[in-house]
Amino acid sequence: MNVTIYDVAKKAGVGIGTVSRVINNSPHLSIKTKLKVEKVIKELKYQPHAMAQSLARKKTNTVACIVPDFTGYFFVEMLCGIQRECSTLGYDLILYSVDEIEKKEMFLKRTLREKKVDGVLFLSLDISDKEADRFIQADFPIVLVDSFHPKLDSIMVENEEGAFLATDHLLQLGHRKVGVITGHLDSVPANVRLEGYKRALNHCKIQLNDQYISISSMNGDTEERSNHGFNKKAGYNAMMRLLDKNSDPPTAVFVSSDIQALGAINAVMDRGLKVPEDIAIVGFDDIELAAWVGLSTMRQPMAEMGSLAVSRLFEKIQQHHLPTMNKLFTPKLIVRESSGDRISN
Amino acid sequence: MNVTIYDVAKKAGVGIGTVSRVINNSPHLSIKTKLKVEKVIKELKYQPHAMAQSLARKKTNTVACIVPDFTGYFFVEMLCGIQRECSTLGYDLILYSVDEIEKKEMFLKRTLREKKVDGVLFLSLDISDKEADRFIQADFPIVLVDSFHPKLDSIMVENEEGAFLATDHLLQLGHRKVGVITGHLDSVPANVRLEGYKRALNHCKIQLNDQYISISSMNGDTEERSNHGFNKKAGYNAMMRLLDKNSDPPTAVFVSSDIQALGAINAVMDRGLKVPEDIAIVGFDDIELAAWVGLSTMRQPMAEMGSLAVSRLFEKIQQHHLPTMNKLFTPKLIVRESSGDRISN
DNA sequence: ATGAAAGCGCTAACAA
DNA sequence: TTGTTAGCGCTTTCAT
Repeated sequence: MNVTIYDVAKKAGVGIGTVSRVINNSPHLSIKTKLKVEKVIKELKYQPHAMAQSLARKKTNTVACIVPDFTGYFFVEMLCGIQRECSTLGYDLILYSVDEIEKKEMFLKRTLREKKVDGVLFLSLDISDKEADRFIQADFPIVLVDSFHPKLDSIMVENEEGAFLATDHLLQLGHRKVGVITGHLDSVPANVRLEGYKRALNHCKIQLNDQYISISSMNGDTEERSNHGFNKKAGYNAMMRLLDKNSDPPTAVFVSSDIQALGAINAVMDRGLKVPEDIAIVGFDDIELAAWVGLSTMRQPMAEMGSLAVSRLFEKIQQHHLPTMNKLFTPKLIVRESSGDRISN
Repeated sequence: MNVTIYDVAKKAGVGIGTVSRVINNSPHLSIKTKLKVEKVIKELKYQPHAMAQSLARKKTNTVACIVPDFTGYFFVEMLCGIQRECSTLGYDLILYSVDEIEKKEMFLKRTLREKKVDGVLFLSLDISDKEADRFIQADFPIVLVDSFHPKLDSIMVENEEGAFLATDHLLQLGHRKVGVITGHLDSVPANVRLEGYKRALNHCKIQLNDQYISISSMNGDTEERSNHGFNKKAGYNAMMRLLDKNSDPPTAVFVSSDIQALGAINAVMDRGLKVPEDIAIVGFDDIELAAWVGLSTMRQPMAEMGSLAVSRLFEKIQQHHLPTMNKLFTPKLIVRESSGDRISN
């Protein structure tokens, strides 16, 4: 079969322990044998068997990243940061995509017990107390990104403040009829961004109008329900509802994710209206597409969040029992065409 | 520590062999013991240790996917198909991103010998004869996507024909001064697409003009050189050269990837010109962004190619020594605004 | 049908 | 400094 540590040991005339020490850069080695063994390793093109190493070391050098439906550009950009950091830290990255919510728990359970990875990154997925406790009890490294649990490490943006700033931007432009589109309220960010919207209106002493609040439907098809309603189709339909069910529709809408905003823009155009003249729009995330379509939005440093998540996970793998950390990034308003620079009516 | 097969065996009052048989659905088992063991497994929340299984079975249930710089939307869409198919086949997906070309060989070598995965997907990366031979000799499953090697399985689109059709589309619109932008010529697709362009001109009896051929510079910075010049910056600069170095610049350009086309469009705009009025553009790939910016392009069924690659890899893992397969998809012309529906000058 | 035992290829503790 | 050996947790003969 394949060349093993025994082959190397035999050919080099040493014990397998010595070969192992060479592989692992053990300090206590005579330079002479070290060189000798290294030579044989080269000759035989020996490479340690990863699985055998993992089993013996109880360490896999691999981390898992669980994402909901990784079609989303939001995740792609985050994955860039994650991938890069994994690479520099010498970790392999296993990607799990959870299309059906039911699978989420299954993934978590497997990850936890199967011992295939040293740690888990959990993107934009809510974790129940029960699940969180399992990780804590097992002392298994996990860090949440764009999600939160009091007992676990997490990295996110200030969603409430971001939503506030986005809405406020619209208000500052003179809009008084400002609507909001957000994802399913069982998603923390969707919820919190809605709160930010409300606070902004409040701050300007504008009466809240329920008709101007459009939440992604949970009754749509699989596509529309995917990703807590943070998808194009949900955005489209949410905007349609805003437009059709109001005799006096909003002149501006804060959409709580860029991807929904793209759908919303399509809806506006399909109704023969214009962005920003008829409806001004501000999104959230600043995915790459946003720049292309001129979407004003709140920028999240996605790649940075991703790489921070990995390095934090790395720390936790190295030394367990760190105090739980909750890192918050502040989103930044990026003004483009979609919000308009003045109010038109 | 964790609950092992021994714990289950002891509690169930059977041998570990029996537990193993239960786990693996062995046929020769009395229904009675099977039930008994399964009950204990549930009680103890036992889950087989993935690494130990891999080691014993000589099978990891994991495949690797090596991509060049996975920032690209092209890869993202392909990865969607790959991820989905892996999921249905029960495989885990390890993602390697090769930012520096030198790393490519290292990855291949490691993958091959480390035995961490059962097979490899190789996206848009050329493989040398030497490397290919290694895989063949080791009888290690590999399939290339958007790349080709005579001795290995591969999945790609008809690049030459696609480029021909794209260029021909421009020609049909009446353009006579048609340029081309392509990636580094050491990349097979870049090369072949250039050939398609030439054939189209030939077919219309149009004299080839070297000034109208703009190949991504290999002297740029890291970003511009990344991904064989199939990136935005390279496209931008290539278009700039076309515009600035010709006293009589082309009125239409076939850009051999959408991502370059986006850069090219930016360049056109930065020169105060318009697409398609001044310069008509057709891209290649049909990444999601293309629809948003109204880019005419040749559609590659990326997700489909990805999922086919995985299922083929799966076949090869199951039964080795299959005859090498080379699947070709035909790209399809998608007409949007960027090509213009008539010539303006 | 089932238990015992020999690996799978490596690491790490223990001797020497 | 180095060799030996006992695991790591499982699969898979080989008996029974």
